Amino acid sequence: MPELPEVETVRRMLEPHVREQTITAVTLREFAGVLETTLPGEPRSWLRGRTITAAQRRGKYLLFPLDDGHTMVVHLRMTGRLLVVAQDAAPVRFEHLRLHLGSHEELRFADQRKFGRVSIFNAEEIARLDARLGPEPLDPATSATMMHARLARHTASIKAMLLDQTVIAGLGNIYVDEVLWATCIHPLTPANTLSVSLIDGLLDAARKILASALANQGTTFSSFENPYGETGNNAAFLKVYGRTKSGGMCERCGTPLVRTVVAGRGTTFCPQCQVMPASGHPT
DNA sequence: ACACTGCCCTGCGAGC
DNA sequence: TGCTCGCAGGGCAGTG
Repeated sequence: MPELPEVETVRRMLEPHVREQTITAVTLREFAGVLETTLPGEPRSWLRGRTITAAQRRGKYLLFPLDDGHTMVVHLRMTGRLLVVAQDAAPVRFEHLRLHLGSHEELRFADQRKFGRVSIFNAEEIARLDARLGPEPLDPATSATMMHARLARHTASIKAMLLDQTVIAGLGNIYVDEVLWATCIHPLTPANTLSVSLIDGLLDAARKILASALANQGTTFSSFENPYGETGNNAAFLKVYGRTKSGGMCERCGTPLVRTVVAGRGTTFCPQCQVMPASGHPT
């Protein structure tokens, strides 16, 4: 499941291959519906002949601004992959889209589960997306005070709120569980009962966990691959996610980890050290 | 406005 | 051994 560290890993590796490259041809393969736009006409026509000017990231979205003011937006969802390969390399499995570049390399989008999308947005749609998404956890301007204010009107669980991309952008199921374990916060804690200092600790833990995962080039749990088809190295460092199957124990207290469902997602936590804050009242 | 559920999709592992 | 079934989850539509 590509989350912020995985998407940023893809962006960094892709950037030197796509920046200032002209898309000379566009080929749709297994699932043509992968490429979509609200712009009129054939979606491919908005890419053909355009030059990619940069590779950016916002939350879990990859943004490739084009020289005509539009932006190619890629979301990998669960199993999407963006690959850089030599021209005319053998097709990869579940390959849906090929962009032929002036460099004679190809940018390919593959996705086993067809959840991922490649969209062409105009400037207004990009502005709307940016406005809808919450702040970036790694942006120094994102503060505990700001997050406290955002969470103040939400009675839903802190886990649901951290997964909500309009609250904070870039966290997914793996890193939310890791952050909550690191800060000893129970995933079902109502978001509006967390004090500023607890949220400060939460933000701090999120930054450390995301930065460390990024240094390890992301977590490969099932299918994540970088643009060169390599897996990430961060899975070995996870403290809770995916660790119940092997009878995982909490590294802090030795208690067996518990698996439940919170916010409709598989959730792993330590029942001993992840507790609701004692204060228990909205602040 | 907010909270919550179900849907999309398919490889894989559990269970019989 | 071979089959079926249910799980995995990001984002969004629909409901209350």
